[in-house]
Amino acid sequence: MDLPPAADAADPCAGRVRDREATRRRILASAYELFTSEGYEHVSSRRIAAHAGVNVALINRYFGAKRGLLAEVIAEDAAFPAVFEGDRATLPRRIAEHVTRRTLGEGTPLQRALVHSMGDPDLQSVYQERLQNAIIDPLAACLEGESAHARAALVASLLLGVNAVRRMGGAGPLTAEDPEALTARLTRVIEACVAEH
Amino acid sequence: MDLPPAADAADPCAGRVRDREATRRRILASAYELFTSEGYEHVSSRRIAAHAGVNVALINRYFGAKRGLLAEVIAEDAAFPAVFEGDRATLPRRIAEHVTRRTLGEGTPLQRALVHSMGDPDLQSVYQERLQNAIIDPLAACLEGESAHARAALVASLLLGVNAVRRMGGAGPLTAEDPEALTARLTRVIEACVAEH
DNA sequence: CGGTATAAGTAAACAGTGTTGACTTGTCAA
DNA sequence: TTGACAAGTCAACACTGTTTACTTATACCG
Repeated sequence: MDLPPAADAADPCAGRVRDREATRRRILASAYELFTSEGYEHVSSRRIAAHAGVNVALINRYFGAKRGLLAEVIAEDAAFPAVFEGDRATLPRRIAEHVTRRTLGEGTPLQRALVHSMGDPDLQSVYQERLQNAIIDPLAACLEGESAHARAALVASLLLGVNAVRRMGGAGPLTAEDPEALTARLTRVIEACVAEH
Repeated sequence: MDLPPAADAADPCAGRVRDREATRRRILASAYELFTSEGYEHVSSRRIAAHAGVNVALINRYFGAKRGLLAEVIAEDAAFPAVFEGDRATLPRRIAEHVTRRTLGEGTPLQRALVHSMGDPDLQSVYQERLQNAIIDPLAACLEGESAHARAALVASLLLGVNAVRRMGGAGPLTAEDPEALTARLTRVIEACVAEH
């Protein structure tokens, strides 16, 4: 667990050239790897720096603070899967399948990181923006009628909640059910979330 | 914000009698007040001790660790409101009203603390137990048919998610909607969660 | 080519955290 | 009155994120 640096991209040649962008990327890559595998608040700045083979102070130089590093890691991640694109009629079903896959499987590394450190007030703005851009806004764009954003936010809540419950270890009941039955139920729940009337 | 101790129950008489239980309660009361108003990880052990007019080391003596203190605070809190008791037919509506009240209002102090520090792996077991005992189990007891626990867990996810989204600042869209419309929609969503077929 | 401005990188310190072990001191029973 | 044992204290430990002043390498320009 605490093997020395082991830096992934640390070229053996001790004398590295000074390359701002390369260093930035190195830090970012290490942060991604560590945040997603162990969670934001259980990975220290110094560990990220060591893993990247870089001085601690550079994290703050390049990213302002540790929080900024997470923000960038999140921003780098691809947008929410393209479940929103496609036929409106089957949208709830597609989202439900996505959730089931996530609930039963591992989820993307980033989602793990998100739930790991959800609730940290420092990160509130980071997550808020991400939630809006990656889920609520694109989903609302798919919906017609009034209060599309409210309906989309409801779906986002469900996604987040299921993820959180799973992460908190309360997923036993959820995973116990037959996957297909769970998907079917989720589809109806999501339909209720986005229904127009 | 950082007035000195101000200890609520700190009797002026300097020489306090040594009373294990009283000291424990004092710590617990301070922890409750601070955790619920500022969140678990933003209140330090030393601050709790100072607020209680007590030595820091006593926290660990009496509660093992800071985490144990939170566990006790949570356990002390009354069970989830009695929304689960009553007519099965109106259960979804009652839950929905409860959520709306919470979403628009402040929520109980404890709920604030819960979301504040949700996701902290240290606290996983604490929250998991609480989730099971306070929401999933009692709700499942109200439901008939198969996989009652899975259906209850789904409702719990929704509750948690809505709370989390609100706490993350993404509640704008949710609160924008007419409260009554939101409650009605939530009722239908929860009905879909707990539906038997 | 040599010198220098500027940026990249470094080291050490700061104030804070949770936690621990050895210590003192009050209280109550013999 | 005197022990014993619990309650309470203190100072230290190993960490955390962050900042400051510093050194050093690079690239440009005369």
